[in-house]
Amino acid sequence: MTKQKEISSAVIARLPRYYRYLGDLRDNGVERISSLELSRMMNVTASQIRQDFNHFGGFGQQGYGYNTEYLYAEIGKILGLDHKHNMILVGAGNLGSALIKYMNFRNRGFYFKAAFDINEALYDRQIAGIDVYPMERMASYIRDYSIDIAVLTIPKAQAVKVAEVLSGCPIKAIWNFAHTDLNLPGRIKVENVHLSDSLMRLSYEIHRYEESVSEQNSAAQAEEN
Amino acid sequence: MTKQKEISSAVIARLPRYYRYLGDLRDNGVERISSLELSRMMNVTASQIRQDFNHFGGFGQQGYGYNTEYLYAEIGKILGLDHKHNMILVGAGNLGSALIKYMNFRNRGFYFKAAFDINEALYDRQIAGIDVYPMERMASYIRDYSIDIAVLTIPKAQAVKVAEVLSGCPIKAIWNFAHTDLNLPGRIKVENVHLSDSLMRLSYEIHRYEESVSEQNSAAQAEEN
DNA sequence: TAGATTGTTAATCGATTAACAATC
DNA sequence: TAGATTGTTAATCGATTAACAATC
Repeated sequence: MTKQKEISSAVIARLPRYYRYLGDLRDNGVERISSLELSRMMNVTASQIRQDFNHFGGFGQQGYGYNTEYLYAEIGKILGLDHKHNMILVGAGNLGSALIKYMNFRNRGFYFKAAFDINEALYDRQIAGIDVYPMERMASYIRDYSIDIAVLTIPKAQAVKVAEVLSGCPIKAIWNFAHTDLNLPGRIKVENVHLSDSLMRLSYEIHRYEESVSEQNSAAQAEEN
Repeated sequence: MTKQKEISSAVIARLPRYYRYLGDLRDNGVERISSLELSRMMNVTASQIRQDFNHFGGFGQQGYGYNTEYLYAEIGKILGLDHKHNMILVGAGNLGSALIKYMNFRNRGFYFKAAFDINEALYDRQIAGIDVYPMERMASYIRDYSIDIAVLTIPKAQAVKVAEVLSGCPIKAIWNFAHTDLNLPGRIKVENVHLSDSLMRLSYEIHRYEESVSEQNSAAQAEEN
């Protein structure tokens, strides 16, 4: 009974960043790296790095450190990057089109196979070689072409309806750019990219900073009196 | 000495979601809401909701709950949404253009004032009414038009150089879509949107799920023998 | 007043950091 | 072997949840 010991999402969230740094190191011909060196580069503790990696079984060697190439490959496997993924775009607007044209996903094995939209004007066009079909064909397309991931770049009103259709499809995950929460059966994983939430967090930081500055100023002023 | 008691980023990260739910409630004419009702809608604990709000001083009333309109406005203020923000786009490619065309930011008071790119072909065009200028003009533009936020949608190689230029500009924050970490003086806040990191996390979830399913299957098979 | 629900303190849980024995 | 650095356990820190007195 190899009960999966449920790795915390905080750990998973850090993996892509490790992967990026290790890829860069490898590209620069660095063969080995210690948790201490990596910790300095990444601005985290060496302890955290070792703890994180040990969730998946040790990848290092005492007295040596980690082999860059090997560790890079292993983290890639943990992230499922040794598999190819078929994706569809749902909503062929500006953001969706930009995602299709962004070739870095393809380089990592994530392939857009088709796009779907309610706008008829798009059906005779292609986006970077990808055909655009009517929404009605989505469900059957998913079945016929074994699609893993649906990328939702549609307004929130439509997103809820589309999510309902997708609940009944043999899809594995939804990458959700619509500004709403989707509720789907547990077998369908959802990752949200809420751009306006991100912008609001930045806005908070801007004003929090200003507050602390003006506080310092008034404190300094009080000092003077 | 009103020492700012440094609110944890976990709390801040949740604020935009509260804001969204409260906006929806308000739009639906709901006047009041209790932490318990809201907790059920949002799938979090009522305790967390009350703790979160109390970091900023209580917004509710015993025996009544929270006034939807008021709480919505207060969270907006905490997030700095009562201020207007001037933004520039750095990198007028597909993703950048899509962001300019996405009008929801404007509705929240975030205005794109100009775009900058190294591609000369873009200088005589506009993107949704926004002019595109040569990169060299960026620094002076920031000064002249009191820009708050630079939105970076450029390849990682360029991003590091641009970040260096921006370190010397009176900018308050960077919204970074480039797939690299930027290091900047503390006065400039950075919020990263690493799309490929997000996609990798989704990929992890897909395969983690499949593993646990195949484990169940082999467990069931073992049972049969 | 009685009922409801907050604001807040205390208890629990989980994640991060520190420390060090194991071992290459 | 001696030195380095991991893997891992224990200590600390912080965040979440539970509980309940305050109060509308």
